[in-house]
Amino acid sequence: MNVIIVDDDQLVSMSIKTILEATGDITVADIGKNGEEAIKLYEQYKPDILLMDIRMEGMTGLEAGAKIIEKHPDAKILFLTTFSDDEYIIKSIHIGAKGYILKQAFESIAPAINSVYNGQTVFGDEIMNKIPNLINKQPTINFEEWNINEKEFEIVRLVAEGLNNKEIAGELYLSEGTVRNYLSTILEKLNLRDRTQLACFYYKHI
Amino acid sequence: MNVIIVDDDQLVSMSIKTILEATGDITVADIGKNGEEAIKLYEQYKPDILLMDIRMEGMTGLEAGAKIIEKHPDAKILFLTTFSDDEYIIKSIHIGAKGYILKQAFESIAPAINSVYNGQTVFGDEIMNKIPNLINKQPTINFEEWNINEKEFEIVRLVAEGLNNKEIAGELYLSEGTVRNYLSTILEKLNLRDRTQLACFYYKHI
DNA sequence: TTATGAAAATGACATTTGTCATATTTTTAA
DNA sequence: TTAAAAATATGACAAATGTCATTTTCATAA
Repeated sequence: MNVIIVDDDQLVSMSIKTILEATGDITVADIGKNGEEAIKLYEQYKPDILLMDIRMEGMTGLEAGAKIIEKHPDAKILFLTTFSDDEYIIKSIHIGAKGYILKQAFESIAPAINSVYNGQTVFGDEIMNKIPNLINKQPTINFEEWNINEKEFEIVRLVAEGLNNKEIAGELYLSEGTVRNYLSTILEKLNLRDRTQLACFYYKHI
Repeated sequence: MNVIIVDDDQLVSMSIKTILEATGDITVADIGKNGEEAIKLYEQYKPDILLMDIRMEGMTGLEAGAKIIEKHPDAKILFLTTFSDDEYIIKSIHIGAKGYILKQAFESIAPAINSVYNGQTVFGDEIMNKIPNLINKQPTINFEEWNINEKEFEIVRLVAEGLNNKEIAGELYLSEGTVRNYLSTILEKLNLRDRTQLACFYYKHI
């Protein structure tokens, strides 16, 4: 399997090259040190995988990656970086990179390359831990976990939509007083003080 | 490396077992065929990796996975499934699974296991292509966009933490009345009715 | 049928909330 | 320094909220 490494720190590229070639089935075809070179080398070698740093002088890895994938939609680009910035993560997913792992995780680079080579996408754990926050949460939640029943949960949902008691009552064909009682019970169960805390709780736990 | 396979189709489990053991460095400690067994076998063997189907009779893989991870937060669970439903993907990410790949991708199972073993998280390409749609817009909070200033935003933030006016006042060294006035202005500016709607707005727009 | 319990409602009450008009204080500019 | 502005505060008020004790309603198991 042919790999190109692009990193503006020569030392890093060389270390990785050594690690990869020690595995036996990975060949490092060449090494680049910025985005422009990444594009040039990709065209030249058409490597199985392009291993690239995100932050580099001149053209960044993200920009170069976007250009390469635009021209070669099946290019397999694996970002190797020091930082786990939300923004980078999202962008790399968007341009269609095959992974995003931290340089610190030395031993996991070779396995990651293998996975990518086999059609998988790979993320380091530190990266993965951030993804839930970036995801649009579905209204398929486990209200049983909170020891509240379905009806109560329905009220929680409406509170988290910003409805007041009267509106909730209208929505659920209950009296306003009943809604208040329900809410009182819910707050008690979840150990919260008021509907605002309930809304916050909802969005934090969904 | 020890692996447990759980799938309600014996044929699938056996095929996978064969594939994995052919690699030489993976041992399949045991095989289960539903969620309950997954839990039992995990307790019994504490495998390096648990490879499990999502859809199964009785307890689903997701439920079992959630239970296992709850008890053993560092459990490495890799879901192996036939379907790439958005809901499954999101849930599996949420419960902290280490991956989600399609059964069809036979050859990539072993590399995926290796990646997971090395601390990575792995997703099949079909899965990955869906993720951009699930991601929220900006992770950057732009309060200028809402025409509120920094101080006002600070109050919004505290409301969204569930503090009441008195607490916010204490936090910002203001009088309670002042906080109320600020809040009144904020609600006016954002065209909202009350603090609960403000909290909802916050979480929806962050 | 009755009785039993859950679901829904009521009324009373203290607090909190949001609004507004109007001070007071502090900062800034001239 | 003074004048204008902003930031902060006050007090009053109506509405909404949360709590609680007590009913009323209603389905259904016995």
